[in-house]
Amino acid sequence: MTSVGNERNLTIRDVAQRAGVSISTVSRVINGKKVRDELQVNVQRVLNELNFRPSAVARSMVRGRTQTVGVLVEDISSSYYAEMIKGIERILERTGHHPLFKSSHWNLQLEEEALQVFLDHNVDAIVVVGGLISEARLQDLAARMPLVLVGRGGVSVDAPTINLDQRGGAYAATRHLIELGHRQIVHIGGPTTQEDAVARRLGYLDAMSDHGLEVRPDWLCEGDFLETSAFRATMQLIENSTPFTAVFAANDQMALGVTLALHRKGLRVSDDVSVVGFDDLPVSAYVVPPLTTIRQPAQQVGELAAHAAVSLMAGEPAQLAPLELKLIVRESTRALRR
Amino acid sequence: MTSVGNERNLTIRDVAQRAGVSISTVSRVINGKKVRDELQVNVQRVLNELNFRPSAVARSMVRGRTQTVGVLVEDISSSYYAEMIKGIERILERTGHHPLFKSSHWNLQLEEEALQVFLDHNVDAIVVVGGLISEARLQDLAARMPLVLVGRGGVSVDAPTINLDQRGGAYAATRHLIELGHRQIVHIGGPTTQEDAVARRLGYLDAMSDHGLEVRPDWLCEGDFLETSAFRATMQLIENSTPFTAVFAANDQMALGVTLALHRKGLRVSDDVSVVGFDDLPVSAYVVPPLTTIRQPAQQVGELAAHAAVSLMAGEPAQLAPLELKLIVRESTRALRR
DNA sequence: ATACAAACTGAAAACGTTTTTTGCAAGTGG
DNA sequence: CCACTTGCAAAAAACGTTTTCAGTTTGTAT
Repeated sequence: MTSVGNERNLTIRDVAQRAGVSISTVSRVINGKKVRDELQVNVQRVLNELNFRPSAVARSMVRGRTQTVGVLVEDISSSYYAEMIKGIERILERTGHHPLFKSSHWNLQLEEEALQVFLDHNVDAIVVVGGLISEARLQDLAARMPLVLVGRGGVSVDAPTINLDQRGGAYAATRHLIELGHRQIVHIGGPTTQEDAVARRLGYLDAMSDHGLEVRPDWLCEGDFLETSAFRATMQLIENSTPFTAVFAANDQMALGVTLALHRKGLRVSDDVSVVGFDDLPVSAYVVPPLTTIRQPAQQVGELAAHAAVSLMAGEPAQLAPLELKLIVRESTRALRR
Repeated sequence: MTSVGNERNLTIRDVAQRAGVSISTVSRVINGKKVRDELQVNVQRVLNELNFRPSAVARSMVRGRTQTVGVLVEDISSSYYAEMIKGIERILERTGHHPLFKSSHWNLQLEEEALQVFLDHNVDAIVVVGGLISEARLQDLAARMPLVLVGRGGVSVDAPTINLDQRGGAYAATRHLIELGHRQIVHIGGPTTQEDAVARRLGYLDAMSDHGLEVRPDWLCEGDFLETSAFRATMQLIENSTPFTAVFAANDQMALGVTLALHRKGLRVSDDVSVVGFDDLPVSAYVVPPLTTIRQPAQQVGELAAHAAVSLMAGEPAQLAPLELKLIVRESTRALRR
């Protein structure tokens, strides 16, 4: 039985000795460069026997590249980012790169530290998803190494940027409700510090005003993208007897909060109040009733970002296929009964 | 305005030159070792001016340690693992270690490759969560470096292992239903290749037999831990007119699938059929009706695993506080009306 | 056979640190 | 005043590779 893995920190030198050649030759065999056939097979045999694997660290040292890509997101464990990460994993796996994930938890300092870690570890490229890092800092970074930006709509940084039309998506969500006959539509938004959240609110306002609908101030609520905040906001709304027949929540998690609040107050989703979310989390198709929402192709975003990073690392320009948001109509919305 | 980050691949040598000292002295200052005060401040000044940060790669090379921990899970983007990862992140962040996450997607070969990557990159410790890797291989690994196992109930490997009593949890879930008066209880299990899935099924069977209840063969369904499989199974059950008043699903995702199927068939959860899940995902408290489930303290598991890894790296024995599963009663279960 | 190119191998340098060793100056005890 | 520590900084070795450079062998054409 051959034990798997390098026995105990073998080096290329051990291999060389055992094969009776120089370390250069071993290196060449490992890297598939031309070597006399006889030596080639001999060294290869020893390589297999010892189950030798060259140290990635030493390699990185001399090559100046590490085959790693730093990926900075707000929160690895949040469904939306998790989906994106899946896409990134899938692509990088193929190209032999290794993603290094860090969460910044909506905290600028943590974000900066994570970037520093990436730099210290000499990653070959960085993918920044959202976040609070300043434009100047990003520009600085982009000038020095491959950088891909995701969901940073406004910035004018010299780096490939992947953006989805959040405002348009929100517009479509709101219009859907309007077309169903709703006039009294509440919007529960995300934190105004987040770009996406404000874009979605703008989309909501656009749609309302385009259709000649007045927006009552108390229809504009601010949440934090988590269920509880939307739950509370909705409870308030009902307790204040604010009139509304539909809710557009800025993400699916908050839409769930809304749904639960309605349930608690004895109202039924879609029969009494229509609800639209945003994101299309994997779970959204399975809640009761299945949630009408705007699908963000999170995995594809991740794949696209990874592809862009790979291109950049290869010295090629990144080409970005445009990605679309799409309204997914399920059962949480229905025509207003009158 | 000082630009952030190393200008362009500065080395310790540049610092030394600019400060008029040897590189050894710079190294000592960086590492906080004793140096004449005058030099210390001088070097420190240059260090700040240049915004110098030593190369982690070079450091790893010579120190033989990388400050990284390999973490192998089935699927980063699956809620349960994502929660665990959050716990791991939190702890390792404090100790200055960096987690390197890999997903194996329930595939032995990918799993082996991920381990190989960890080894190649010379991680200081490895955390293996679940998975199919053979016991022998794990033992091999444990002998060579700090290894922490999570959710590998059966193995007798010389490494700290964190396990939750899956069988007991399933027993509690089932007993809860029985105590509510249910007699006809369906179990939708996970894939039998997974340890946790079989343990949960055993717990269900234990509880049934302990209470003198016969289990009809068609009450034992096998799913794949995803919503759809449970949805299909439940639809089948109803279409076959299999009698049941309650369902114990082996995880929350499948419980959602069950719920949706019931909804589709015009049955209402808790009024007509009680449903219990397993995991207590963040979302489970917010679905309608909120799901009764067995809480797995995923974040705590992650924290515990990380702590264990840190101890091991420090050469100390890991101490494992036992973690408990807990029945969380919400609104998806209620006493059988008769 | 001889000169020269081609093909390949081994020695050595390099990557950027930390750590060990060496060297020097100042301090201390007799 | 000498021998001997002590304290500290510089020089050098080491980490495990890849790559450059020089040297050796082999082959080929004259």
